[in-house]
This record gives sequence, structure tokens and C-alpha cells, in this order.
Amino acid sequence: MIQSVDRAVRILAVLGSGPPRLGVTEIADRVGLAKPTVHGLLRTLEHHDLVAQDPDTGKYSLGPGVVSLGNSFLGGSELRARSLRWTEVLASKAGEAVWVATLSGPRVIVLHHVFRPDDTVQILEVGATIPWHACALGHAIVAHLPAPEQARALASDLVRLTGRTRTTKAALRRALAQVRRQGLAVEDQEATVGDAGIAAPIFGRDSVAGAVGVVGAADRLLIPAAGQPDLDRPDAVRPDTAGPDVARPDLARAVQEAARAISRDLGAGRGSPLGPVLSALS
Amino acid sequence: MIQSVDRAVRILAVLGSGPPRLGVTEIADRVGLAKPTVHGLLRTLEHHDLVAQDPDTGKYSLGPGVVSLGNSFLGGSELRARSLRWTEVLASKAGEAVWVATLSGPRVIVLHHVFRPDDTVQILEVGATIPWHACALGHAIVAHLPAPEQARALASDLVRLTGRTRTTKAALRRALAQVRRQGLAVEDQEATVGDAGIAAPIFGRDSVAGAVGVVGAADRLLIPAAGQPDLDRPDAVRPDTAGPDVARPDLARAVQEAARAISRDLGAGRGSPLGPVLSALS
DNA sequence: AATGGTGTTCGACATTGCCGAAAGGTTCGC
DNA sequence: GCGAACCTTTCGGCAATGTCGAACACCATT
Repeated sequence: MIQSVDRAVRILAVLGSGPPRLGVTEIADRVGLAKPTVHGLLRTLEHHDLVAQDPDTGKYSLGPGVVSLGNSFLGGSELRARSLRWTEVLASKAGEAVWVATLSGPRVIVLHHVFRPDDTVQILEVGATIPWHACALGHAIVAHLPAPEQARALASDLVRLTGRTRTTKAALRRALAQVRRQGLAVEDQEATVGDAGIAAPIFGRDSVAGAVGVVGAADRLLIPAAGQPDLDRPDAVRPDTAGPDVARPDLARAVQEAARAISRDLGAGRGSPLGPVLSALS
Repeated sequence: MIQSVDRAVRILAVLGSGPPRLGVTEIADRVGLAKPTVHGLLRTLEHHDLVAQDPDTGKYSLGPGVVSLGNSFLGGSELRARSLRWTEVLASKAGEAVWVATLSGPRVIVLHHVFRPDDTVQILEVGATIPWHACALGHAIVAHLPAPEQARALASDLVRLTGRTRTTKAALRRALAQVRRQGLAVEDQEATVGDAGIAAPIFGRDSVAGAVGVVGAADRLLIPAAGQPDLDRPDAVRPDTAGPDVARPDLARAVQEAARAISRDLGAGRGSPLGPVLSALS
């Protein structure tokens, strides 16, 4: 581990997580380094436009360079590229906004966002990060992670975002087991009040690569647990195996189909170790 | 300038600009360093999720961490925050897509993108970078830069993107002079065939902070130079002072109004050195 | 005018990261 | 199937490199 690079990155992280503008002294405190050390690192980062210094106050913030890099990452992401055509279909079939996400540490990052087909004003969420335990995308991914990584995810900070966020290991373990059973994750207002999510895992050649799902108003995406199952669609989620939150069967099916289509494009299946898992999901 | 950090950033830049996946050897060649050196830097960056290594091929690519940083930058950008409300208005008034951009080195970065109000499928361009000399946003910014920085911009690589891109210093200097006269930049298919742009500068407390403009099909945004001026709107751009590309007067006016509104929100004016410049633009 | 707080510069110490060479591992071609 | 060529990764010694204490210049308050 190269020390100065490590420190530089930690400075970037501090600038990205805290208040938008910080002074040298404040940064030095937060990363635990001497002031001149931080200054030198900042100058180097500034030279590459990764940080910018406010000419008036002398304080530092992230620079435009980081957006370019972020954009390059999105452009080079195979998961994102492969999901473009299928998410379009899913959005129009479901009539809801579609997100594609991948895991980064204890959070999921939205890689792609297809707007809900109606033309209301919507803000773009690409690049946004959400704690994995508070969204369906995160559940779908973590449920299919190898055991050690899954344990690491469960050991992370399980912050409460709304009154309904599940924050205990036990509750999350139950949720993940259910996700594995159904091949589908459902979340009801655990990240944002009023919004729900339905998601399914996407597999790469030999591991889970991300997840795709729909996001929108809970009363459009879910049906009350007490409601009758839609017996015309036997392959849809059945209320008797589901928890209190039940996904609309047509949405559940559409999400799963999209996830499988993207997985196929990514090269999962054909003799890969995940073949059996994939079959179980179909 | 701290060497190892500088090298690490150059590695990130290489990963962001070249092919999406590169091996250690290839990276070492491109940055001109020894293989083990690059390896150490990559391991450090990987530890922070700024690069990711493909477990199969061993090749490296940018990691999810860079998107988080990019998103933090956008969230903390005052220019972006202040422009949100006005761009919404501009988009609906103009009926076209609206971009807000800032300068980063020789390129402009799109900080905010409001979709064209009709609901056709559009891709999101936030984070995209464009050579400054090939777009109206870039002209609007560079035209109001202090002389030394302006010279530096003119000294950069003036790449030809389409058959109409102006690539000589002389032509660009003329264009910039006209932008200063009119307080408006117009670009006709210099970045993308079929697309034009109309943009105006946004000023911060004591310098140009960015630009706002509309982007769309050239035949919707521009009127033929030979056409008659719209005499009902005396404050619009007049063909006799304009070059061959003439912006639709209503769009020109709307863009300028949005730019001035955002500048006002950013704190330009009220006794700042740019007061006179601002007045001249109104 | 004095004070507390910035961001910044300087210089010496020794820690740190650099690179040559060699070692696993994998994918070709034969 | 075998060998060779490529890859990524590891090791160790040299010295260049980055780190930090102290002092500087500057601004906003007191």
C-alpha cells in the first residue's frame, strides 16, 4: 500500500463525504495528518483538477476531474452497457423508473437510470449511492454474494433511513434467505418514505455483478399482503411465501426477465458455476 | 508536487481515456513507469475502489469509487445547485434540452442536464466532457476568462470533431470577440453533426464560473443567415452583427436571461468587479 | 493595535517508495 | 501434450522521496 496515495485518496473521500468545502486545517484533523503534508497532497490533486480551491476563501472542494473519471467509469462499465437495451424494455413494460446498480463496499451505486415513461419532471440518480441494506437492489446483490463477503456486508453499519428500515442482522438474514428463495428482492419504504423497490440479481461469468429493479411509489409497486394472489400468473410471487410486502406479480415477472436477459448477455450460464443458480431462478 | 500521487492520478487518467480495461504492462508503457511501480499504485487505488481488477483476466479498469466522488462533486457544486431552478424554466420556455457546464482544463464538463420537454428517449450527458472550442458553452466561458488563461485555452489541442469545427486560433479569437460583443455564443454543428448550441456565460463573485445554454437540432435552434431579422424583437441578436450562424431570437433572449439569473444567485453583481461586464450583457 | 485564526513556505531527517531481477501462473502455438 | 512466450506478481537494496516541526505572511476580529 503506497502511503501518500492512500492519504491522497482519503483526502478525496473526506472532501466527498463531509461539507462541500473544507480548509486545510480541517482536512488535516479529519485524516490525522500534519498540515503541510495535507497541503502538498492537495496541491498535487489540484494540479490534476481532482480538487479545486476557492480563490476567495482558500478552502478546498472536489474538482471537475472527478466527474470526468466517473463518467469514464460508467462508459466503460460492461454491466451498464449490456443493460441498456433491456432496461428500456423493462421501463416501458412496467411503466416505472428502472435502476441498475452494483455494489461498492457497503453501498450500492446506481449505474443506470431509465426514467418513468410518463413525462413528469424527475431528477437523475446515476452515481447516487445507497446503503445496501435499505434497498431492494442491495438485497438482491448481497443475497447472492459468497459467504465471506456477505458476512462483511452484514457487519457494516446498518443505518436507519426511515422508520421501516430493517437494521438488525437477524432481520436482514431472513430477508436475504427469502430473496434467494424467490430470486427477487422487495423493499417497502426502507430507504425513502413513500418509495418501494423490486429488484433481481444480475450474474456475470462467475459471480453476482449487480442488480436491476424498478423504483417508485409504494402504492403502485406493491399490493397489500392481505390481498388475494393473482392466480392467473402461477409463476408470480405467491403471497403465502412472501413477507408482508408483496410485489405486483406482473412487475416481479418483468424485473426477473430483465435480470436474466442481462445476465445472459454478460456471459453467465453456459457451463459457468452459476448455471444451477440461474436455473433455480427461472 | 508529490510524485507518487501524481503518478497514481495519471494512471487513473489513462484508465479513463483509453480502452476500458488495461493490463499492468500496458499501463506502465503509457505512463512511462516500471511495471512493479504501476502495480503498487494500482493495488493502493484498488483498495479504495478507485480501480477494479477483473478477477478473470487480471486487467484493471476504473472502479465504482470514482462515481461516488463524481456524484459528491455534483452535489456540492454551487453552480449546479443555483442553476437548478432557472434551467427548469429555460427548458420549458425554450422547448429544448438545457446544459450547464464548467471549464476543466481544455474541456467543458456538463454539470446539469434538463431534458427536452417532449418525452422522446434521451440519454443523459451529465459528466460528459467536450473540447471547449467545439461548443457554445465553451466559447461563452473562454471568452470571459482572464487573458492568460484564455491564451492557455487557445494553445490547447484544437481537435476537429466535425467538418464545421473551427480549429484555428484566428477563427476562434474572432468567435470569442463576437461572443463578448453579443454576450452570447452560437455554435452550428461543430461538435456533433446536426446539433447546434446557444449559450451565455455565468459569473461568480469575481470571475466566470460556467455557462448555460440550449442544445438541439440545428434547424430548430438557428435561422438561416440570409433570412430576415425579426424586427419585432429589437433586443434579439441582429443578423448584421452576427456571423453566418444566427440564433433564434427568442432562444437567445431566454438563454441570456437564465444566465443572468443564475449569476445573480451566485453573488455576481452587487459591487463585484464584474458589475460593468454584467450590465453590458443586459 | 494586538490577537487568534487561516493557508503557505522552508529545511533536515529518515522513512518511503522506486526499480532490476526473478518467480508463479496462464494462454497460446506447435 | 509439451514448450515457449506472455502476463501479473513478489522480493530486496539503494537513494530519492515525502513527511513533519517551526516559522512566515495574511486576514478577520477583538
